[in-house]
Amino acid sequence: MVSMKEIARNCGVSVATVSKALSGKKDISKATSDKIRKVAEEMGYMLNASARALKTNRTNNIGVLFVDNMSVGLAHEYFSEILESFRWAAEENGYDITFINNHIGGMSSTYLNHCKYRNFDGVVIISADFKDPQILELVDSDIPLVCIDYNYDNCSSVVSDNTKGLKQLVKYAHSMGHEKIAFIHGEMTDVTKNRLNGFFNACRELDIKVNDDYVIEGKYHDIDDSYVNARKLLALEDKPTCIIFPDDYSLIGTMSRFADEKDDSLQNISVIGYDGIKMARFIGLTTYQQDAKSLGMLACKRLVDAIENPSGIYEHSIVAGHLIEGSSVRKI
Amino acid sequence: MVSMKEIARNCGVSVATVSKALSGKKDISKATSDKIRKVAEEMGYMLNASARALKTNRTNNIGVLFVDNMSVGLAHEYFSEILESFRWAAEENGYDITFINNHIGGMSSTYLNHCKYRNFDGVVIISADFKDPQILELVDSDIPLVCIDYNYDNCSSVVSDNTKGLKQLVKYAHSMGHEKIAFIHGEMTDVTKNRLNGFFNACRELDIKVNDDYVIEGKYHDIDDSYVNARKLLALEDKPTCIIFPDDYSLIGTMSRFADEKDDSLQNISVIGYDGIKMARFIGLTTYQQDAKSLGMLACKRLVDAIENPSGIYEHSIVAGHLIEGSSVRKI
DNA sequence: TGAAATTAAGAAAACGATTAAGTAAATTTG
DNA sequence: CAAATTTACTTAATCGTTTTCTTAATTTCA
Repeated sequence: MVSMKEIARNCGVSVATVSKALSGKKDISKATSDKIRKVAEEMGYMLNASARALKTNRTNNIGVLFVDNMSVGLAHEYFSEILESFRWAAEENGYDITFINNHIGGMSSTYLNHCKYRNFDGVVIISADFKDPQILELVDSDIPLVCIDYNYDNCSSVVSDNTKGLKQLVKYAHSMGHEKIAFIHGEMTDVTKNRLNGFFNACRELDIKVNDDYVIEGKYHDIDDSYVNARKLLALEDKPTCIIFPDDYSLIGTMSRFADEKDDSLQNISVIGYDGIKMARFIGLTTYQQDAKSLGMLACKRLVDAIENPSGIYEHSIVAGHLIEGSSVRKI
Repeated sequence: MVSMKEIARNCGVSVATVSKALSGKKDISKATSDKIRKVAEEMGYMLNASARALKTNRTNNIGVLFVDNMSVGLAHEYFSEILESFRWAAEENGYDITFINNHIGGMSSTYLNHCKYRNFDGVVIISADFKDPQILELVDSDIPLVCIDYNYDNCSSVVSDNTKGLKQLVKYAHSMGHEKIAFIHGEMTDVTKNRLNGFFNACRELDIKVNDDYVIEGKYHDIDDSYVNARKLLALEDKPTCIIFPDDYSLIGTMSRFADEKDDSLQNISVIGYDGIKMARFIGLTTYQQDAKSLGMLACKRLVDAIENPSGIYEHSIVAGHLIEGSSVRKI
């Protein structure tokens, strides 16, 4: 690899001069600078990130903690869209992104150690188990950090407006004449709590009395689970006329399972998903589309800000989505 | 950040001794080594990757070039699954992965320069435009490299068995009584050429005479395009009885478009997808599932091998998938 | 017992960059 | 025209490791 030393030799100047010329410092004459740049180009020179990082203590690298509790990983449309837009924004801002894991050199370690090892300028946490002690340790460290869809007190966060989402869905269902609205919600996370808030708020506002049996704790992105819960709801004496599922994926999976069984009982009532994945549009599902793109971009903005202008101020941003009206909710 | 220097001071030994102790060299007494490890642990010490990389010229970091011509990026199920399994395998082998782009510090650059800058130990190319000059430049460099779904002479590759895929699909359609089989294939890439080979081979073997109008060049992952081409086929005087689409995604999109138009002409013939995405299973599509997981893992294996035991030998591996029999092909 | 071999540690250079401080020459200023 | 300032460099230290040589102490064995 050609280094500044060789360029310096080649140009008859010192390494310091080369460094300054290439990084555009002003105390170098135009002529020398041009010469150095030309020679560097000719020799195929490229800055060495490790050396620079060692000296400046800045890596221009952001660590991405992307853990999938449901082992779907990048195949999860919502999260992969967030990641994609984050990656794009990071690139624009001059940062690369590297996945964080808890292995170092093939040996088991911790997320925090991995971050120290790579010396990330900042970290973004997407789709993780926010109760994981290793994650708490990371959040408690002094690395600039942004969380997506989870609020901690000591870092910025960007979350999707789940309260509004459920509120709008319930209001929409109500506008279509539904009063018996069931909600299969996911595991009791922050996200879920907000959705429940939205659900109950909307019901209160609309004077819908909520049947206890209609609110069931299920799981996100788990077809088996959603299927079982849908069955439970359909077995009730006083069946709901509309069911809100944890997400589009589990809803579509459940629908297909019913179809396999040639059972049209689910088809005969109204269903609503969540996320707004592409397939939901294809099959005309009514759902709430989260603005994954904005979430990723805003998260990056916050993180870069925290890195470059540390202020100790944490911002918690809420990003609204929008309802997609399909044909899965009928007028009654 | 606590460094070896501080540990050395704390233990009353030299930095060299600390380095040797922590990296498990044998010329350190058990007692000293234990002491050093204990103190390092207590002080929250973690190795600095940049410093080590600078000295050893190894980063334990793999660059991933993941470009999406169709701007779906990580949301493309097939590629994101490959990436996910690659990432997992890399982690197991002690490598991190960082996305390659052609920006450095926010300024436009080239893929190769980015790799030099980050000094990746190796590079994997997934889902890229393999004719892109910047990619050719990268492939021609002396960085250990593996390509997925594309063969170059000067690097190893791991490709999905597209020939077999199409062969099996045609044979299956034939076994269901179809003779008029159309094939909307994607852009003329290596992948497509292999699929065409498989298609024509199977037709020859089965004595199916291929109607020229039945083989149409379309685009991957492009619903508009597939829709238009499906329309073309259905408008033929001598319509095909079965259409093989470029991929599941574009097929499902096309189906939904027909459904929107309340047009059942596509439903009345047989259709086949490609990829084996989850949604295809849900809706009972007949398709060919590529073994994305194996592709990713094998690619990682090849790359790690090329990095750690450079032999100058390039391997081209072909990974078979399997047919998923849904209900979208009828017996006639 | 004493020379050779082994063990355990340290000293120092190096990797490739950045940057504060210094210096000599050129230029400006009053 | 001498003093002050500016320009254009260079020197040298440093970031945190790794690694090659040394050296001193200890062990081995003839």
